[in-house]
Amino acid sequence: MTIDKDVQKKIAAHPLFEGVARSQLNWLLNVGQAQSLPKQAYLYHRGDQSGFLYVLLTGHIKLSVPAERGSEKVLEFLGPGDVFGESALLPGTTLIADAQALQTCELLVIAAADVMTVVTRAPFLAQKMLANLSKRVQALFRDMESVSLLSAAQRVAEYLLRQPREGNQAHLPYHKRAIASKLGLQPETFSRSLQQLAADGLISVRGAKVVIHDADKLQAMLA
Amino acid sequence: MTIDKDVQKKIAAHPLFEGVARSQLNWLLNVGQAQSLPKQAYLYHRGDQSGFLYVLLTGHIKLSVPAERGSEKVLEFLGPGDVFGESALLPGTTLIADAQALQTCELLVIAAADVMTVVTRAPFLAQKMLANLSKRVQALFRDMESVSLLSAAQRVAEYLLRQPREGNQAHLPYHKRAIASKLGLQPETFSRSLQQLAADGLISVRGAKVVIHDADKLQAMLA
DNA sequence: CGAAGGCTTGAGACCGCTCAAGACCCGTGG
DNA sequence: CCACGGGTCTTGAGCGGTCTCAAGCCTTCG
Repeated sequence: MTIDKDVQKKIAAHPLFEGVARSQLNWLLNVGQAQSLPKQAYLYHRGDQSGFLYVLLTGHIKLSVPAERGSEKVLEFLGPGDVFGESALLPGTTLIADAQALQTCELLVIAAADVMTVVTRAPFLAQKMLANLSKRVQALFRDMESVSLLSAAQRVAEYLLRQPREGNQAHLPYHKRAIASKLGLQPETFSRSLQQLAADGLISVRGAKVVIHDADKLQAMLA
Repeated sequence: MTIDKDVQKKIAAHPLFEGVARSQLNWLLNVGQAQSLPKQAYLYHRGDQSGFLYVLLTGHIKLSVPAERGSEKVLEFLGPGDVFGESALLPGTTLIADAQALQTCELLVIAAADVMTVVTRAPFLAQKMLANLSKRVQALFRDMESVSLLSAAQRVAEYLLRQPREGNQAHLPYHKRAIASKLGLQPETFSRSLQQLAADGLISVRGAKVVIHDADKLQAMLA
């Protein structure tokens, strides 16, 4: 199994592999496979046995678990550079979540059996993986903390403050329903919290555009 | 900085390093340091800059964040073999939780600057670290799922089913207050949930001893 | 025996959830 | 260009599970 020439180039040019020796990179391209995933498609489902470790090169992916009545709980949004499918590293376990592409995605796929080899032959990638998994643990810690300690409005405020802003305007990157779920809220509660913050003069909402009028007060809400 | 002879032996004999070549092990013992942590002591605090990665050899550690009124939110209980202090791998970040020893603990300490070297020289450990971090991500996923989707009694039932049993008796390994916090509950609610399960005839509680009368019905509660 | 800490029990309040309906947004096709 | 339709989001009303506050109990340890 080899990878298309142009896809190889795309991978080699990827920021994730900046400063990596060409020899290591070439070797990695032989071991790994590239995979493209169209918008809305599922990469895997909860309960599958994967056997593969994934590195997300482009696009965004949503990890979630099904809940009652066709609903779902969003566990994590993944972006470029994130490493996932970690069950592959744990013998005897199955995947714990669904992985769905939010946009068209490019992935690097590594067979579980090759992971040990990758660690020895491409330690740079091993270290990136360690750093990335650490980042994810930290993010999950933050989430647990928010869900347990903050009110609905506080969680929304915290989320808004974490979004990238152009000027004082932020853009909600996913459906409100999905963001609400990630924050551990019902869509109705998320909506009401946004209205609340708007009524207090801290923000203005129009669709997915949110204008942050007073970031300091938003921040102060979290105390 | 070297390590006591007997501590070296203890580390070498540790299950975590089973099947590791003596040369790698010796090298590791030069890079890493052993640290002992008495019961109740804090290894670090939220906000500290650590610069160290820790491998827990013996004992249990509690990761938590302070909450209002001298209370705290327990994020994770760690046991032997767990790797933590992961902020060390992420430049520019500080530790996100407090780490407190629940019993006397033995740790292997690795300076962040040496991690890359460890990955190249002791890939076995790098792989264990990857696997362990993956396990932690999975555990956090499960926790998020429970907190978001399950009622208080369901969370307690799930927790009880996960505890090791001798016969049909389980033992709550930490203070009920701490377990409650880990489950995202107030101590009062945890207590009431246990009473509820007892009233339904599924368990009996006496102090930290819990007898599971009907594991199947407990399991069925989670649907 | 007394004190301290952890746990339990009770009563009441509140936040977020549920259910239901209506409004908005946007792509599609006439 | 406009009307339509599906999906998404908002708004309203009422309910209920969990939290809060407060007191009492039990165990442990000095």
